[in-house]
Amino acid sequence: MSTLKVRVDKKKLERAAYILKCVAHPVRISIIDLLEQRERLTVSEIQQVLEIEQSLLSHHLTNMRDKGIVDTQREGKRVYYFLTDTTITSIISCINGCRVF
Amino acid sequence: MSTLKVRVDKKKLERAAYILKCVAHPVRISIIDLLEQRERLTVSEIQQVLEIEQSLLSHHLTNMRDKGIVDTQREGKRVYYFLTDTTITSIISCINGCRVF
DNA sequence: CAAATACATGAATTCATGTTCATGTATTAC
DNA sequence: GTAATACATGAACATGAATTCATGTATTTG
Repeated sequence: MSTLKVRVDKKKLERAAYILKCVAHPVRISIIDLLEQRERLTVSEIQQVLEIEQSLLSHHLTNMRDKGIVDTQREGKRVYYFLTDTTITSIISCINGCRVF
Repeated sequence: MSTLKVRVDKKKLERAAYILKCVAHPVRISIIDLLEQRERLTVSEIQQVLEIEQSLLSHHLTNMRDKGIVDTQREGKRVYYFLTDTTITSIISCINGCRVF
């Protein structure tokens, strides 16, 4: 019987949980899905698709930005959001692939 | 400009968020990782590896079971836990693959 | 410079989650 | 049957997350 142990180190586990917790919300999953389709989007563009309050959306985006999932670039009065690492969209494949979801 | 919309339906989004929220915890990610290595494990076996309180572990396991991530089979006084859908381990690949994590 | 547009922030509220501790139940061993 | 082992449960507490509302800031436009 070979020894059993967690193969992900503690720091990475905590980071992973931290990021996953952020992803684990319908609005934020939707944002990731939209940014997979469009490269970058303004707050208003996302708002039009999701049909939620501007302030609520802003909170969600700030949240994702704080965690490094998205980043921003301002252009005039608009702020564009984009995925910092597009491989995070593999989570959506995961969701579409696993029966449990 | 083609129309932009969320490609995951609302029900699935909510289900996905619900499951991800459960996965998004260091202890529970660890449990998934262990069950990827071993097929099935008793509570005590998991407890020895994770070094957390029996009761806390039991709460986490019950949580995961309620969400359909794991299931159990009793054998005498031991209860074996196993993954209901091993493809959920692809989330761990995801974690190991994405820079953001 | 005043108004409008686009977005951010912060406080307040509500609700959900994580953890501990004490106790309960099932099964086996003596 | 009593004790020990293996696990579950529930209440209590602490913490954190989601949402709303009111207000603030940056940029452009007239």
